[in-house]
Amino acid sequence: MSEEQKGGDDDQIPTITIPQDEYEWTKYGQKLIKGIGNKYRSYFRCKKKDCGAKKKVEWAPSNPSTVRVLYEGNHNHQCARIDSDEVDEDAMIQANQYDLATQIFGSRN
DNA sequence: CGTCTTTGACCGGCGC
DNA sequence: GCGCCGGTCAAAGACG
Repeated sequence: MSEEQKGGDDDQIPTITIPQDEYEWTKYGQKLIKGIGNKYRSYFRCKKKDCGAKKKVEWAPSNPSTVRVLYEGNHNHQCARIDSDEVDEDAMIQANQYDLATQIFGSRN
């Protein structure tokens, strides 16, 4: 029931909804990995130049709602807080662990 | 105009 | 030795 997921004739994978975090990411690749049950894996990299942090997102073609986010490396700068306030930095600052996100996020459409 | 995103192709490493 | 997979880069197109 999403604007993209129009129950029509295409069963392709539209722009999957990815849970945003406090950092900025740039998608630099997407591949279908069958080594893990035929899943889609997206590769994100920190926008910052001195930031060697990387992010990998994988989801099942049939379960675009179940997105597995893998954070790799650590940021060299402070969080790029995309929102305004909120967000417990104490618990979010740790960008070095894999997180299992299961929420829909209407990103850019 | 600038910026960002997407896709394809290429390469390296590893396994058998 | 060869094949396969994963991972990254580049370019083009589209949009604000």
